[in-house]
Amino acid sequence: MPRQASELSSGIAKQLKTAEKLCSQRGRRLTPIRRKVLEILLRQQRSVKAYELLDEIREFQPGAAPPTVYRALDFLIEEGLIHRLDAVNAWAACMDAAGDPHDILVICTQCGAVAEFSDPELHKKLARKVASAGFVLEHHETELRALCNKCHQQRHRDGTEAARA
Amino acid sequence: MPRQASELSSGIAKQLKTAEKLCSQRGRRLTPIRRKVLEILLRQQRSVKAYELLDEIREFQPGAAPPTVYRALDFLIEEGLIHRLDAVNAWAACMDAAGDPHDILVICTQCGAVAEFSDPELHKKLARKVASAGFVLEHHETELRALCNKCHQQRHRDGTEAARA
DNA sequence: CTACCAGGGTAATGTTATAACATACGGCAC
DNA sequence: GTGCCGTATGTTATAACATTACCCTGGTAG
Repeated sequence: MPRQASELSSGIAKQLKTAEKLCSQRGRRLTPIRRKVLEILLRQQRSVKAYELLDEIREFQPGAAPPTVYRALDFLIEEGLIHRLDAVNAWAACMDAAGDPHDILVICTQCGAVAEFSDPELHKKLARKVASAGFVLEHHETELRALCNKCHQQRHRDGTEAARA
Repeated sequence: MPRQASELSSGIAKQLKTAEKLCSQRGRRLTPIRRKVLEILLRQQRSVKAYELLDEIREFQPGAAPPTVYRALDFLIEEGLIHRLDAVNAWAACMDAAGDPHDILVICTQCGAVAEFSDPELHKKLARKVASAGFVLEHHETELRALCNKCHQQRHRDGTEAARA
């Protein structure tokens, strides 16, 4: 276990405990594979691609194949423990699985960082907009593609460098 | 040419003409392949998958391969003539390429129907939300996954039928 | 003329996701 | 304990979506 991460690790331990409690309350099993996938996502604190996850769980479970990962991800989605990010074809832990459901997710398309929000007011505005077009919003988080400040500054630097060159 | 579609077809003819004008103004060429891909998307009036497009243009250009389609799509995106819908991995014509840029797209995840909006007010609200998380919104349409009324009603029917069974 | 370059053909490969079938394992009725 | 059942996982193959790399052609600027 990384030594500098005591605070972080205990946070993850707590989140895993919460996840286990939520599952058992619902009569569902957080098996070792499912738990491991959730743990990786909690540790990364960003969105991760399915095949990256596959590489990581193979260190723990050498026989793992694509369905191993996808089945675990499907389970975790059903339990509301992770988000599936359609906008970037990736997956991220829900950092607050026991709290209110999130309705807006902001994703850095560069580094995968994710911010989660509950904003019923804004969500309602979006739903009305959708309704005005004769549609019904899916029960699904609204995903916003963005750049985190770090990646944004980096891109700006690269841009000015490119312009100078 | 379908006989019932005279009004529609003339609309498409007009849109193609506009597209050609926009391209030539910018010194870019709307080649036959690019034009055909745009025409298919204009006709469908919904989001279409890349390999569906590939099947369709093969009737017109039997040698077409995946890069044929993707190159045409990239060109049309650069010219603002179509939208790339990350939320469903598909592509749709912009029905108003000469007008204001759209900032919100609503997509039926069932049938692919698309509605396009310009709503600077709502867009600004989203941008502020994103900024409050320390992110910068990408210059990119915000995509909202939804069901059109038709698909929504159909799903509801299916649901009640399943419940009866 | 020739050197360039945009557009496109072709093959191979990378990436994401699922189908289909086989096996393991725990709980429970008997 | 034995047999059965349901859940979870293993295994193989493939579908579906997207990109890379390389080359060829025809038009045109110098």
